[in-house]
Amino acid sequence: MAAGTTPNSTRRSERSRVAILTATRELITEVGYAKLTIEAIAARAGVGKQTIYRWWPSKGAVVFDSLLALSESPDGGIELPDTGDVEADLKAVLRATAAEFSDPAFAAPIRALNTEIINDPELAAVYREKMEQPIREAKLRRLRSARDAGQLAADADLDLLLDLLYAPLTQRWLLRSGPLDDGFADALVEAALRAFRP
Amino acid sequence: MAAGTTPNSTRRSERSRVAILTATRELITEVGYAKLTIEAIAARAGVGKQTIYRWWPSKGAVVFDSLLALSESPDGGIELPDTGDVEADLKAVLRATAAEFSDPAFAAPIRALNTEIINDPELAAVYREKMEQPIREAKLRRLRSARDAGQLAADADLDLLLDLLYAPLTQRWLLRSGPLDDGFADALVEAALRAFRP
Amino acid sequence: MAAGTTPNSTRRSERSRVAILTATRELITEVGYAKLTIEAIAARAGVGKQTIYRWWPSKGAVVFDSLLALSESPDGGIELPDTGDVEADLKAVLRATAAEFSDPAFAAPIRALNTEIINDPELAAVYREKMEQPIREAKLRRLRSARDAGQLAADADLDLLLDLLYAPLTQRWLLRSGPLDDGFADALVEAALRAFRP
Amino acid sequence: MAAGTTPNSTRRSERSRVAILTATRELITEVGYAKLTIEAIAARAGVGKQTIYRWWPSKGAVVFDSLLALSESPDGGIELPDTGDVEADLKAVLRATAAEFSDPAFAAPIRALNTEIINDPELAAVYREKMEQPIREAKLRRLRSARDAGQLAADADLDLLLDLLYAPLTQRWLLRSGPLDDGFADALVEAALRAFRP
DNA sequence: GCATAACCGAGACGGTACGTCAAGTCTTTGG
DNA sequence: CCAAAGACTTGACGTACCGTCTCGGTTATGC
Repeated sequence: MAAGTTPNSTRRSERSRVAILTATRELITEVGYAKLTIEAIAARAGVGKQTIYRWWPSKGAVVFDSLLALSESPDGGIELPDTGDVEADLKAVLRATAAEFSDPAFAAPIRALNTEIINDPELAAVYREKMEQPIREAKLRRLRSARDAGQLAADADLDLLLDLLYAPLTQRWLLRSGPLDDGFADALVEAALRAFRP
Repeated sequence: MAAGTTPNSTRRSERSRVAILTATRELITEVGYAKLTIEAIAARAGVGKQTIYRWWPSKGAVVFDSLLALSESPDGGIELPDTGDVEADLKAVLRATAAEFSDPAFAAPIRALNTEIINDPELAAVYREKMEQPIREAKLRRLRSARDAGQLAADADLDLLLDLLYAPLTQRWLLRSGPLDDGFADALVEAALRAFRP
Repeated sequence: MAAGTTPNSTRRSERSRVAILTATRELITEVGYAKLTIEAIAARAGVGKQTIYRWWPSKGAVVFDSLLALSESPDGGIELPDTGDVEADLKAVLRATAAEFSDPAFAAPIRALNTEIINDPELAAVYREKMEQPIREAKLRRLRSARDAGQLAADADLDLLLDLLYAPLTQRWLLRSGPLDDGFADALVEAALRAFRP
Repeated sequence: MAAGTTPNSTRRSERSRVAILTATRELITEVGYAKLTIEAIAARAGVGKQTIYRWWPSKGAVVFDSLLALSESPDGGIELPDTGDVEADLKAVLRATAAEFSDPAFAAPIRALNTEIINDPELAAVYREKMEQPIREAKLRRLRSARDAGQLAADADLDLLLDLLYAPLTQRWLLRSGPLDDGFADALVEAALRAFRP
C-alpha cells in the first residue's frame, strides 16, 4: 500500500500523511522547490510542523515521497509498448518522455527531485530503488524482447544501451542545453540502436 | 583578467574580489554547497556582506564565478590529445574525466554548480557560454579530425556523438547510479564510436 | 489520606497519584520551577499526561499538592513551644524558620509555590486555607497565651503582630535582600514584642 | 539616557530600544506577565526578535528594564514629605503605596517583576541596586530626620524599622492575604513607631 | 461471574513559542 | 569617500511543550 522513505505505525494519521504530500506537490508547482518551506507545507496541510518532522527526516524526503505517491501505479506493473519494432517503440517512448519534460507541471517537481538527489546520497539510493528501478526494469524487458527477436546483438550490454538512450535526453533537459524535440529523440534512438545492432 | 557573471568597474577592489572567490571555493569543499552562506564567505574573506551583494546578484553567481576562475586557463586554449587513434584518445579523456569526478576536491564544487544551474536558467546560459562551450569546441575539433581521417562516418552528427559520450558519464556521477571505472569509460567510447563508424 | 485541591474517586490509582506528586517534588528541586513541565512529570512518574490533566487543573495545582503532601502532619495538630517566655519561644521559632529557608531542599519548592500563588488568586486562596491557616492558628494560640500571661498588651492586635514578625523574614528571603541569620530573627522578635508590650 | 541591565553600544538603535520597552509595558498590563511572549513584544514593537535577544539575556531582563525606565525620575532625586510629624508623614506614604498596589495598571507589572526576581538571583541584585536602593535611601533619610528630631529612639535600627513598615504591606498584597485599606496602613505605622519610640 | 465502563500507559495530533540562523538592507565609522 | 563592520527586519529553521485526542490494555464494580 504505498510507503517510500517514511516509517510506518498504526498510530499514524493517514489523513495528515495525505494532506502533507498533497500540499507539498501543490506548493512545488506554485512557488518552486527553492522557496518551498516546511512551515508553508504544514500551514497548507492544516498540520503541526512536528507532524512533518516526526515522519520525515528532511524536506527532501517529503518532496521525494510526494512525488513517489504520484509515480506509483495502483496495479504496480509498468510495461512499455511492444509492437515488435524496437526502433518505433523506443522513439514513441522517448518522444513521450521529452514531452513530459516540457510540461511545467511535471518538470518543476522532477527538477526539484534531481536537485535533492544530487546532494543527498542517501536519498539518491532510495530514489533508485523505489522510482528508477521499476521503470528501468520495464525498459530492460522491452530491450530483452528485442534482443530475443534478433533486433539487437546477442551480446548487447542492455544497461549501457539504456544509459545511451536516456542520459543525453535527461542531461539536455536538466541543463537546458538544447531543444527536446522529436528530432532529437529519434536521432538518439537511431544512434543508440546502431551501436548495438546484430 | 576576471569576468564571469559580474559587472566591472574601475572602483572595484581587486583584493576583495579575489578574497571572496577564494573563500567561496574553500568553503564549498569544506562545508558543502548546501551549507554555504554569504555571511561565512564574507567573514572568511574579511569583507563586508554588502561588498558581495554589490557585485553579485545571488549566491549561485558567486559560486559560479569562483569556479569559473578555476577553469580558465591562462593561455585560453584547450586541446584534446590527438595521436591519430580516436578510440584510444577518447578512452584516455573519458577515463581522466571519470577520475576527476571521483576526486572530492573537484566533485563537491561541480556538484554545487550543477545544482545551481538546474534551477537557474539564466545562470545555465552563462555556464554554457563561458564554461561548457570552450571545452565542447575542443572536443568537437578532435572528433572532426577523426571524421576527416575516415575514422567516423562522413555524415556523423558530432554533437550527438558528444552527448552519447559524456551524458551517461555525467549522469551516472551526478545520481551515483553506478561506478565510474575505466571499464565503463571504455565501454561508453566503444559503443558511441560503433554508432558512428564509417 | 491526602486531599488538597484534587477531587477524589474510588477508581483513582493511588500509585499514580503518589508517583506524580513525588516526581513533581523531585523535579522542582532538580531543575527548578521555571523549567518544570507536565511532560517531564509524566515521564518521570511513568504516567500518561492525561492522568495528570484528569486530576489537576494546572501545573500550579500539581506543585501545590506535591508540597501540601509534605506539610501535612499525620496527627493534624501543630503546636508552638510554650515555655512561658514568649520572647525566647518566638526567637527559637523564627530562627528555625530562617534555617529552613536556608536549606535548598525546602527553599526551592517554597519559592516555586510563592511564584505560583502570586500570580494565581485562586491558588492563593487554597494555599491560605490549607497551608497557612493551620500554622497561623498555632502561632496565634501561642500569642494569646502570652497575652493572657500579661506579656503582651491586653488590646494587642495579634494578627498584626504576626505580620510584623513574619513578613520581614519572608520578604528578605524571597528577595534575597539580606542575610537570614539569628541576629536578624532576634532583632525582629524584640522589635515586634516592644510594639505590643503591656 | 537610562541603562539598567542592558549593555550599550553606539551602534544600538534607540528607536528600537524604546519601542521594545514600551511594547513590553503595554503587553504586561494587557495580557499579564504569564502570557507575555518575546514574539508578541517584537511584533508590537515592530522589531525583529533577534534585536531583543541581542540586547537582553532573558524575558525577565526586558520586563525589568521596561519597569526601570518607568521608575527613573528625570531629576534623579526622590524625597519623602517631611512635615515634622513622622507618624503623619509615614501614614500618608504607606496609604499611597497601598493605593498604588490596588491600581491594576501598577500592580500587574510589579507583580510580574516580583515573580521574576524571586526566581532569578542575578536580576534580584540589579533590582535592589537600581530600583529599591534609591527609594530606600529616601525613606531612610526621612527616618533619620525623625530620629534627629527626637521622635525615634537614638539607637533605633532604622533598616529594621523600614522592614517592619513595608514588608507586611508588600506581603499582604503579594499573597492577597487581606485588604490593603487605610486602617491597615495606619496600624502598621503606629505599631512600628511604637517599637522604636524614644 | 462476567460485562462494561472508567482508568491507565502511551503517544500522535494541531498549535504556540522558543532561541538560532541567515538573508538582504541600512547605518556608522575608521583608514 | 569607500568599505569593514555590524545592527536592523524578516522569515524559516528545528525543538519543546502545551492541552486534547485516540488507542489498546487492565481493573474492579455492579448487574
